[in-house]
Amino acid sequence: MTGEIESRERAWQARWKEVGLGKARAQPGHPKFSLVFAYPGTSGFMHVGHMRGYTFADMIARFHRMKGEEVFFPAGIHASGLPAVIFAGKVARRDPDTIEGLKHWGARDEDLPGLEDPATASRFLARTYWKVWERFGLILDESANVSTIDSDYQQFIRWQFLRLERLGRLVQKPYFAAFCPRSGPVSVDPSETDLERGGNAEIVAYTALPFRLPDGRFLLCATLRPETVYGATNVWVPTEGSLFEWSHDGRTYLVSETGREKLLEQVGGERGADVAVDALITQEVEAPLTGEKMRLLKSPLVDPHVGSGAVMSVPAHAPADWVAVQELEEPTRSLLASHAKVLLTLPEESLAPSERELFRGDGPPAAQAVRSLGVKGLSDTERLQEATERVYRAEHAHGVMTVLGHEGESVQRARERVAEAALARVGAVEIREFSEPVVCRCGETVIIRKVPDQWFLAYGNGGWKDQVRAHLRGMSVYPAEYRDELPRILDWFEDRPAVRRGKWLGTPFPKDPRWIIEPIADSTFYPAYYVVRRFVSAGKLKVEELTPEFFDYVFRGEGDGGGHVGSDLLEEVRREFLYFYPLDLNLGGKEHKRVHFPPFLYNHVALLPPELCPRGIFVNWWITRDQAKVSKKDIKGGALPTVDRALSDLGADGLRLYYAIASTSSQDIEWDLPSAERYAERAQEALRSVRPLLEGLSSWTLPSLELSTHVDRWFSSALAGATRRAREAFEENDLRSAAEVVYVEIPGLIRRYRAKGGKEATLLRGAGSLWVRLLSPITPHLAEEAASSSGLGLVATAPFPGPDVLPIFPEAMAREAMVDLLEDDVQSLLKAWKSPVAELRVFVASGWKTEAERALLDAFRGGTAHDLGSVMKVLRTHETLKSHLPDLPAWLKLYDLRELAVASSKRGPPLAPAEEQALWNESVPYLRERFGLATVSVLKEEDAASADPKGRRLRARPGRPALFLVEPATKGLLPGPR
RNA sequence: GCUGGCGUAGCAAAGUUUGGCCAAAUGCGACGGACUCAAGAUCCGUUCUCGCAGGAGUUCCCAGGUUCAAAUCCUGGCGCCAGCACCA
Repeated sequence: MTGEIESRERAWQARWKEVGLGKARAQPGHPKFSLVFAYPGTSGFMHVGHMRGYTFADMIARFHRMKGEEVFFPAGIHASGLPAVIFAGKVARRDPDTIEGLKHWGARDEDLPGLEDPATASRFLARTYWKVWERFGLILDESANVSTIDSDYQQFIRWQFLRLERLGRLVQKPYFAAFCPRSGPVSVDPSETDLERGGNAEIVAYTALPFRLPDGRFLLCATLRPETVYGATNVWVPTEGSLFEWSHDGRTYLVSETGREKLLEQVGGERGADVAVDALITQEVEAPLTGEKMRLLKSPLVDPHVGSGAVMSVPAHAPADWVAVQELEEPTRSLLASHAKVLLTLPEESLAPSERELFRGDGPPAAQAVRSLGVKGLSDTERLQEATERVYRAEHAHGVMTVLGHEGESVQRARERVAEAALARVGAVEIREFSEPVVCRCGETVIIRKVPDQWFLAYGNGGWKDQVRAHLRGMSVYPAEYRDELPRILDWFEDRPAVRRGKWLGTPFPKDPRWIIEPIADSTFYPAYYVVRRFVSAGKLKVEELTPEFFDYVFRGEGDGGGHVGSDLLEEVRREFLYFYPLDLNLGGKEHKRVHFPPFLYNHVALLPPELCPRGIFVNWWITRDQAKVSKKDIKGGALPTVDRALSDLGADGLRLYYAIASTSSQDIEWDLPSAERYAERAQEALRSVRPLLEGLSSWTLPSLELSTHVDRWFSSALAGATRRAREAFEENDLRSAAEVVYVEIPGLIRRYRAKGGKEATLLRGAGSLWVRLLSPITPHLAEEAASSSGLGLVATAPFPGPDVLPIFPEAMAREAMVDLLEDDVQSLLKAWKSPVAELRVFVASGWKTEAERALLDAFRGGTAHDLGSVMKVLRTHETLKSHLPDLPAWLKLYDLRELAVASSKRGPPLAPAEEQALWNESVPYLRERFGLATVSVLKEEDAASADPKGRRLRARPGRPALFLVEPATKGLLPGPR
């Protein structure tokens, strides 16, 4: 069966292509819908996880196409950056998985050497992506297909950056970058593409405080907690070796050798002589800011490779210092311990219970933590580290300073102020350091180097940011969580490096071609370029004609286009751009929330007027496996099925339905083959159910129908309602709700219609006509398949059913709801009733109850009634109810008055008893069938006394009849009317 | 660290913004039944506990609180997950 599905799907894909479904035409005046998905980087082969977002885009595109809009749905390839370089590297070393993948996609042995070239590998991968998209039924505009390493795209990027620079959106300032002394710039990230280890390292900035030696030189102590200088009791120096002179800004400092190298890279300055530690040890130093004198002491605590090679000792707040002091010999130990000065308080109420546990007993915080955790000594590194981290964190989060000059200040604030003061006034310097060792692939230790003239995109610029905020207010962002989050992301969005010097694919920076434009920066404004690319693909525009002047005119309407392109063509390109822009929707995975979408918005608002800026963003979550992100780089031996495998097992439609319905788009789906199979099966069921309904149809226009029976009227109304809800869900890009209506609710309605005896063929054909079109956006192949034997033509181009496709009969809906209610009542009776049932008697409420209920509702609506007493008072005055006064209290007990007070306004008037009786009579066959009852009788309350030995009939309310079940063996009790 | 998300019956997942018709939709699974030579599909029933009259009890991570009324609001706690840090 599966092979058959696959070949049919391919046939329909070919058909769509044949009729040019994807090719968008600019038709000024005609509504259009432009959308893109964040184009993929070329890092490896696609698997079913990636396809979720792409098929969502296609579903949305198909919906809009069926609504009659001109849909522009292009796609491209983001080849920039490192991924293709890495992939080519895998080819070069003949990585088995990579080679297997390549062979699978048709590479031959003789192609492999060529694929060692990143650009070639990237183009190869790009072709596989397009094939996969096609196999999932995406209808893309191929004429806009572009890769970011194509020369025309690079012309576009050059223009974009020149333009941004002229608009003042690029700024130059110093930057600290990871740098391998042998291999050059590297990127520090967990994928460790450049690295041997240390991918999770972050750059932390130490403040190195100068402690003055008697001879005027300074000992540099690097710290992350400069505010604790007020509690320093001594300075630790290495147990052996030397310190080294480093001169900068007129001062001479002593630091470790590696510390000096860092400072030379990051700050500048000059080397000087070296000094043995032993030659210094007898001297006292003067602490910065406080002026306190203190001793130098040797300690194994000092790692010359970290920081500056000396550290200040703050025993009150640093567990390691506290322990180190305890291990000193007397009398130094007691002396220093007694000087350990507590600098801050930790307000009890702000601490978490676990923190309160940590800080108890006597002594300064560090001593408390050391005791609580049972730190044995300096060699007990594990516990010591935990103590350090927890003290550090608690004090940072909750600490309030008590030191003179900083009283009442938060530790966070004090830290900033002290650091600033130290840098400005006493010659402190900043040292940047990785939080863990970072080692390059080449084996060299990666360092941090200052880049003095790095180019940034000035995303932190307040004015630019405000422009983005202002535009964002008018945009549609899905899901709502992201809409709310985006402004907060903008709050902290900062300037972003725009170029880099490294070995990766991308466009040279036009201001200085030694730099290559950073991959995220070259993928922000690209949806605009798709329009131009169509002309390049068609051979109408040449690469060299794509000058800055040309783009200025096409995108911004500025200047005359530079004269290289004929004015007719120039105008045509401009017209197409103005037709297809603004972009209506940009779709991307959740990983783009903070990386791609904000720059995408920034660059648009910088380059285009507001009316041409994007209108929508859609974020989708992932297909995951074992709670780990599954992405191209993670795929290892069948973590997820390959695309081919999944397609042949489930079919494209099966997968598409699974993507849409298994979870909301804003939630990850953990890949689960059995449930994917079930949805695939459900898709096939839909095909089997809808196909017979379409026989003989040759037009999408529904015939006008004479619907006289309730069941027909109800079915018509219910279908119309479902259609409306499906359409609204698609409108809101709520694919899961749409899928639920289309694949669960509608087949349920059809089944129920038949169970109720519905058989109006024209109406059923109408249902089929609606349903097959509703099926098309999510499962397009099977929709075509279903319609193929009718005379309807392609479903993909059929009009999407509007809100008024079928007549709605409110009273039929209301009646159906009443029957539902009765059905529920009967069911709950039968549930509690264990013996066999011969007959169900339905007692319709007397006419006076109808009157009474009307009066009751009026009273509540009018506010004259609110409790039992007032209700009685009101009802007593009614002429018609006079004769039933004694019955009123029992009747009122049937109602929940409190609820009526809330809901009275929503309730319609009750049905007249005769009408109600007719309705129940009509439902008799259904109820008999439904509950397997031999007899169902409908009786009026007032003349059923003899048929109601237990007095159940008194429970009857308008619209809610009383019920009585009769046992078969009950003899003598049945002199009833029937 | 910064920024988000999540915790609902066997599983998945609505409901939470706007408290009440919520024992809590829907789907799946499971069990029982009808149909069938049989399977699938379909249909019916059950799926927190109790109940031979339409009901009662105990539930929506935990503990408090607000309220006539809490899955929903507030406070605190526990647990899980994700994104980001020049990575596309």
